[in-house]
This record gives sequence, C-alpha cells and structure tokens, in this order.
Amino acid sequence: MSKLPEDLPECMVFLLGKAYQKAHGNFKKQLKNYGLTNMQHLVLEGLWYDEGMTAAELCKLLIMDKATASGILERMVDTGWIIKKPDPDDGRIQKLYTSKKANQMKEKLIDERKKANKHILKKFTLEEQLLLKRLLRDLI
Amino acid sequence: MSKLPEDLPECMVFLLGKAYQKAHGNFKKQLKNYGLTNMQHLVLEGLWYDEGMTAAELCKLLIMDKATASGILERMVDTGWIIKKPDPDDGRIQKLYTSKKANQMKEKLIDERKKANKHILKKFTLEEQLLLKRLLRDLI
DNA sequence: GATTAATAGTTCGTATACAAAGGATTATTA
DNA sequence: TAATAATCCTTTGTATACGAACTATTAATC
Repeated sequence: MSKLPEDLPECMVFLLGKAYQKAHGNFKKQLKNYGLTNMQHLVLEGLWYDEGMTAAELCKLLIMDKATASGILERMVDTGWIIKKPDPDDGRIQKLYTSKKANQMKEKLIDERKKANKHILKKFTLEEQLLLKRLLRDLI
Repeated sequence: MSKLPEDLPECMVFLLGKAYQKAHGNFKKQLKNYGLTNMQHLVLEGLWYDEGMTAAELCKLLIMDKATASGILERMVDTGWIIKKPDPDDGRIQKLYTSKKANQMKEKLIDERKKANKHILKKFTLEEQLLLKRLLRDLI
C-alpha cells in the first residue's frame, strides 16, 4: 500500500518546489506592478552588483542556464531594462548594463525584494530564519 | 551601493528556487529512464493513494494549478500512464486511474523517489532533516 | 599556421507554471 | 422554472527551465 499525504511532506523535491511556488507567487504579484519577473529582477540586482558582466558570468552568479538566460535577457532588452554592448576584444561576448529606466527604480526595486523576504520569514523566529537559510544554502 | 553575493543568500525566493532546481535536477535525470517527469510521478503517487480522483481533487492534493494539470494529464494519457473515465453522474468530471503500465512499475517508481530524497538529505543530521522539513512545511 | 578544442550565445523542442478567458455542466436561488 | 452562480476542465498567451544541437569566435596544440 502506498501512502501519500504522509509521504508527500517527506519528499524534499515536493516540499522545496511548493515552498518556492508559494514564496515566488507573492513576490511575482508585487513585481507585476513594475512589469518585471523575479528572474528579471535578479538580473538587475546582478548587474547592479557588477555592471558590464557577460551573460555567462551572470549565469554563474544567478545559477541560471545559458539557454534560459538568453530569452530573459532578450525580453529585458526589448522592454528597456538592460542594454547589450558588444565587446571589441571578444566577438563572442556581449556585456550587459542596466538602463536608465532600471536605475531610476533601483531603490524601490531593491526594497521590494527585502519586503518580500521579510514577509516570507515573518512566521519564524530569528533562529529559525538563520537555520533555514543555512540549510537551504547547503542544498545548493 | 547594492550588494548581491551577500544579499542573494538572504533572499528566500532565490534560495528556495535554487534549492528546488538542484534537488529537482537530480531526480529528473533518474526519472528520465522511465519517461516520466517529477510532476507526472507525483500524479501517479497521488492516484495510487486515491484511485479515481478528479483533476480538481488531484490539484488540491498536489498544490497544482488546474491549467498546469490539464497539460500534464493529457500527456500522461498520451503516453499511457493514466486513464480518464467520464463520470456518468457529472458531465464536467473525468475520473483518473493509473494504467497497467504504471502499476507494473509502482514499486520501482516509489523507490526512486525515496532514493532521491535520501540523496538530497544525506548531508544533514537527522535533526536537521526534520527541522528543514518542518520549516518548509510551514512555508507552504 | 592549420587543426582541434573550448567558450559564448542562440535556437529548438518539451515540460512546467499560471493568469485569464471560454465552454460545458451542475447547483442555487429568486 | 428561468436566471444566476458555481464548478470542472480546456485553451491561450507569456515566462521560466533545460537538454541538445548549432554558429561564431577565440584559445590551445601539434
């Protein structure tokens, strides 16, 4: 006999997936007001940390597949959030920069992620928060 | 000044998403040998728990969007993992059943998830494992 | 210096994920 | 019972996610 409601909460793939879905779902709604997605927001934060990164570098930082990145970056160029500049020294590379539009919203956007994070974690004690983050980092 | 490598590990949406990706990525490879995806595997486990569920009931159990389920179930019918039977009492409903093909692999498939789960958690002490699962459940 | 290997990106195919709208059917209610 | 609401499911459109194959370009090696 196979159980499930008892087994499901034991399955990490399930737990992680659904916890992510829940957390992502809320943040997503907030970001929709800006016309951004979570991954697009992460790209901006990545570039604010190190303006001029290549797609490959960004992929490494954000643990993102290059094929996935290709589409995300294309949409962000189309919607005016980032700019691609070819590298004169290496024809394979395009360096990535945030746009004026993005930089004007920088403070607000960074604050949105902080708020979302607090909202997700507010049900935990500070100890639990630190512990959860440590355990998740160990999984990555 | 915006940081990122210091801030990223603080962001729950990021941590949860990447931890899920990592865990899912490994399980995915194992399941590929069977021609199944994680969600399709979950559908089978759901139906083994309660054969004859409707799509709506399954969605509730697996915390899955109905639109998402629609596609998954269609593919699983096409590949012969499940069967849809119309309900004579309610024309809106189709009851879902696992196929012979699925039931023949039942033990193996259930074992695959257990193995995957162990593999994901092996780096933690038993205490940490229980704690992590509790914290994740609280997030859902 | 020509061949081979490695790297950067793109493109394609498939599978979620989900908002929104639509069609069919059943339940409710005035 | 006719009109309305609720439910079930599908379809459409957009955004990841990622394996695999492909192009272009640079690096390595013989």
